[in-house]
Amino acid sequence: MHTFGAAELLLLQAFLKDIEILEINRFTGNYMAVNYREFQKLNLPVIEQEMLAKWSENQAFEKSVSLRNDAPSFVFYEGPPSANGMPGIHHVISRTLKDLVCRYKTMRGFQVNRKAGWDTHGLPIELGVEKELGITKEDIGKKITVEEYNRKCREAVMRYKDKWDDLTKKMGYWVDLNDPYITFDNNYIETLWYLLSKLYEKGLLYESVSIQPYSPAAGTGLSSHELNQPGTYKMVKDTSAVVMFRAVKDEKSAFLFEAVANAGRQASRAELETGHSPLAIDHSPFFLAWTTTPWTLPSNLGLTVGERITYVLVQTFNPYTHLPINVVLAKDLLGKYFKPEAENTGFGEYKEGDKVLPWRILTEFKGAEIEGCRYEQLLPFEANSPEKSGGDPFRVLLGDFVTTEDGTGIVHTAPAFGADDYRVGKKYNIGILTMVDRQGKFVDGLGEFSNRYVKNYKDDKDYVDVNVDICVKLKKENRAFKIEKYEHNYPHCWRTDKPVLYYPLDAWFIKTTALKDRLVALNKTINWKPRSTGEGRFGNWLENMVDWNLSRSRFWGTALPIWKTEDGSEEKCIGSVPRLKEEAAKADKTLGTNNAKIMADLDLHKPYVDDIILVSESGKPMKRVPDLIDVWFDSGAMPYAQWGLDHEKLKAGDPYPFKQPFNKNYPADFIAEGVDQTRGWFYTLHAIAGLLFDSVAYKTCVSNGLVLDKNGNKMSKRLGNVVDPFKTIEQYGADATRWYLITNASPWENMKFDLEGIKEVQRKFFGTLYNTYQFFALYANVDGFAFKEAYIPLEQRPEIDRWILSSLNTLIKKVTEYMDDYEPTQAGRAIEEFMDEHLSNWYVRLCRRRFWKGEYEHDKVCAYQTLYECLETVLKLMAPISPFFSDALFQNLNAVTGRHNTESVHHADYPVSKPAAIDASLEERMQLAQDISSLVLSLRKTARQKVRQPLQKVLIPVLNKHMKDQIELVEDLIKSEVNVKEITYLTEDNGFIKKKIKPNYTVLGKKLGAKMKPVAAALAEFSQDDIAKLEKDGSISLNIENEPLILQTNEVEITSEDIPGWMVANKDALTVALDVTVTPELVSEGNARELVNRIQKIRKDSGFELTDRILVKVTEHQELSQSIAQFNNYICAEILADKLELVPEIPDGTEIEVNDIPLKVFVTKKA
RNA sequence: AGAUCCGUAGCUCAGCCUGGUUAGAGCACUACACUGAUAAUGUAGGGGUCAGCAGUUCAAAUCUGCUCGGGUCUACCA
Repeated sequence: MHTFGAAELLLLQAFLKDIEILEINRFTGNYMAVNYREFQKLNLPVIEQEMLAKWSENQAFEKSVSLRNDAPSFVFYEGPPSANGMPGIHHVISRTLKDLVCRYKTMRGFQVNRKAGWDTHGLPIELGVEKELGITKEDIGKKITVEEYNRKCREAVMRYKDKWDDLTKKMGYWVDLNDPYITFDNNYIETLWYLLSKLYEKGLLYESVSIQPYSPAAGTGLSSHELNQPGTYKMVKDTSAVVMFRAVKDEKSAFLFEAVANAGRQASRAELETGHSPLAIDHSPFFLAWTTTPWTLPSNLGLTVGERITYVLVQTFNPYTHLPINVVLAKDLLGKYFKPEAENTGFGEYKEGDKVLPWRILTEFKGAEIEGCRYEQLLPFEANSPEKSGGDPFRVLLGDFVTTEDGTGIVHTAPAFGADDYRVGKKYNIGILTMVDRQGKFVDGLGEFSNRYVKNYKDDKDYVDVNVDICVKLKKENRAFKIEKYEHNYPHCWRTDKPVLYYPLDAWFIKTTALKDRLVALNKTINWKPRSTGEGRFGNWLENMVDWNLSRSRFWGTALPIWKTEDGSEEKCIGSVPRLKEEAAKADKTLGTNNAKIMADLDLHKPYVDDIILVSESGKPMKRVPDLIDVWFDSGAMPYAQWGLDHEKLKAGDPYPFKQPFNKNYPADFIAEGVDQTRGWFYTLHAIAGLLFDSVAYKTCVSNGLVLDKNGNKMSKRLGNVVDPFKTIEQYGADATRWYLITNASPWENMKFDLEGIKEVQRKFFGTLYNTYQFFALYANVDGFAFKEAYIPLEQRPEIDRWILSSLNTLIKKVTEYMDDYEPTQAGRAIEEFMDEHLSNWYVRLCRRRFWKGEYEHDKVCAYQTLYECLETVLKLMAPISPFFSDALFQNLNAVTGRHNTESVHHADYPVSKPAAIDASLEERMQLAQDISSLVLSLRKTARQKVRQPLQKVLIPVLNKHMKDQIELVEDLIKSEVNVKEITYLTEDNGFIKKKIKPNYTVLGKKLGAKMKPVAAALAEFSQDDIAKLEKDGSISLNIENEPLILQTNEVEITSEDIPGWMVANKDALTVALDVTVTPELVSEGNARELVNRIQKIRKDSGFELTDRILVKVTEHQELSQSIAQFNNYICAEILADKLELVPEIPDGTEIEVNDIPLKVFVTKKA
């Protein structure tokens, strides 16, 4: 079947509409139309379909780039989405933002390359495949080979690519989908390897341990994503223990021992006699620490306290051994262990079996004061001797994670089994002890606990909880203060249902902290929108940066290119495919491996890369470390990897060995994504660029907020409040959707998405634009206006034309500034305001007659040229935000006039504001005219005088000459707009006006300060004479609180308030009074106008053409005959009548009413 | 737990940086008008303890602090 091209369509439409096509546009090669296309009704989706067809036929996007081949480039990076999920409406906002900036910069004369990209690795893809196949991670390598599994992943990755492409197209997002970068591509991965090898060479890539959730039953680490599965956190009852760590006496702890000794000296006789003295048996202070995992106690190496937390040393008894003891804990937590009424009592009487423990505070101090105190190891065995820890353990440390919500305010710290513990332990170098193996049981050399499982991982019926046994031992040894069952929420492995351990696992890190200061400094050069994201969220993140843990134990992702010998003594980091080939061949030669087979059809994924064996310098075989890397490295490396590695440059030692056009495309001028990417893509881009190239990756970063539903809830499938972007665009059009998303709120604010809002935009903005265009097209087609006449200089145009063009140029200036500042919301709102307030509701409304009255001569041409220029300019201004409708109308205009040498508005240059066209004074007086008109209309309303009834005069008090001059210049406009015969100006000297005075607070406030109030009161008392005197002399003297004070005129504001005896209205300093007296003369004229209106209606109802001449007969009526006779010429001119006759009787005329007078009219078209 | 953004009319948002005396606009609602742009437009009306509390100041929606509510991010989640 034949499909029509755009030009053909245009031709066809023209035929259908009986429009003749005359010539071919000398620029575009398209047929030029004689008439502007008129629409039947506004249907944005249909127009968008047409535009899409046209764009694709003319390769409009490609041309928008290639036309700027010699232009400077504006660099944009596309953040890669993952195509394994459906796109949502929130994607539309960030993509609109990206698109409009790129389109804008293109129109501003830059070349903007836009390479699309796909994020293809990562856990969501693995999980999707597992769900689809009904398998779990455990089955990989058993029920399914890694090879098959990864093939499935590769297939699944692009599952919704078609949908994404479709949305991209339909929403009008111009990005190059034909040549995207794909993160699973070998060339892409190779570049990642290169970057990793560079980090390795710089010593910024290292292996260490990290504490991760680990499932001993499944023998695997868990991601926090897995930990966030529903049902993993369960309430369980565990044996918790508050245990006692015995302080060692040294300089730091001396004050504690001293406090105990002091108490001993003051002990009562009873205490001494019962052996309950604080000095009895063991007088050492003990640190109390709480744990819900007693199995971690053999691995304890530190005690962490809060620097600013207040601690107390308390004398009391051990509830199990009943021995007198002295313990340290947080003051806030005393209530958990001691009863208030037992304080300072009963020490002498305490005996075994007493429920209530006597207690007294011996001293009080801050956590900071016990930093560095040493204590004895709680459970010393052969396996956990201090030397084995590799550090200097058993000290009191400071940590900011300590709270006084639970426990004792002193945290038992086992670096192996907690992320916080590990971090603080590392800071103080207390070493690490891992007394539990990967099966979840204690190691050898722990006495009676050796080889016992710390939880029941083997479903042993006879399992005895080792935690309980540890507690029993501690009780016996006077080292337990409180043992109880404690119910808490604890994570479980979602596969085995067994409790998770936090366990130290080997991992590879990027040493981002090494260059933290540089990264912080570079960040300060980035233009963040909004500023707070960069300074606050991102800045803080950089300040508190930790090293980047790259390792992931997964299957589908970028492999870490590091090979190690079995003993770990030698390793190699491979930075390119040629290097890998070289090394692989070497191994084949020396070790007799069969790498060649794998290399022949190389895939840099598992399992293939894992099968490659390399050879070390000393001739030992090396295997790849099994880790994959964090997918965020994939996307953060896109500035380089999107182009790939250039082997020639690499050989030549180029510091940027990437394929062209890398050099022209680094760093980015602009990126934009959701604010959730702050710690994601924004960070990884920044980190890689900073670490490897000492550069920013992007100069401007716009972060957009979330799209919520109309009630402010997050959109989720579960709630069923997800907005389908396809349906939205289909129903309301991409333009209206885009315009709504951009103008409703600043992009970085969360937006409540409401379809009603799109409807409003459609009606209000696009409807007005459409009406204005239709209005223009209607008359321009009648008059044959095609901008053939020379451009009429501004000074030869009427005031109102100069005004709208001045406003237009002011608008261009504003919009350009906003767009340059990445404030599209402000730009869009400014365009809306111009379109509505200025162009449609003032210029067009006031100028309507100019388009349909009179001959085609100077004034009419002025009107056409002016309106045309306004329309054309607005279309260009709005084109980046709503690309379809603007282009459609632009092309319709250009098809007739051929003013632009471009096929599309998107190939045109953005308008440039002409300062010479801007006349601030003119804009000011037109604002006055609008305000005055509005006030008069308001008065008419109150006086019940309709606008068609002419009135005699308006009074306007003028405060100064400037104001009078300004209003006089727009007097005619006001008079015709409000249908009033004359304007009279009242000046101060005719004493007609009542004036009002009030302080100019801004000026006076600074001068007077506290005296403001009495002065304001004094001014309120001013008489008209006082005000007059002040105005005449320029100053006046007051007596305020018995002190003289001189006021200048510039320190007060004087406005006219009232005109006694007149009907007045105010707005700011403007006051207007209306004479509402209706004389017989005025009534007569009003009648004539009313009659015109009725006959116009008849013309319209009869379906006459605009230009048809008519003949009119009207029945005689005594009250009206006078009017009709007097205004006969006027009436005929208005209604295009050749003749208006008064006749006694019309048998079959139309019945009408003119100001309540019934009449019959007979209208016929002149043959 | 920390960080950050937001809270103004029934709804969507201005105003806040740079404090100034009646806190605005659009939508919606009601009434009236206008009508050769008409699925448009004008005028009028009701509608607000500017989230709350405290402080600074002659003066606070605006500056400061705290609290409450909502969102997001981070704690190896893509």
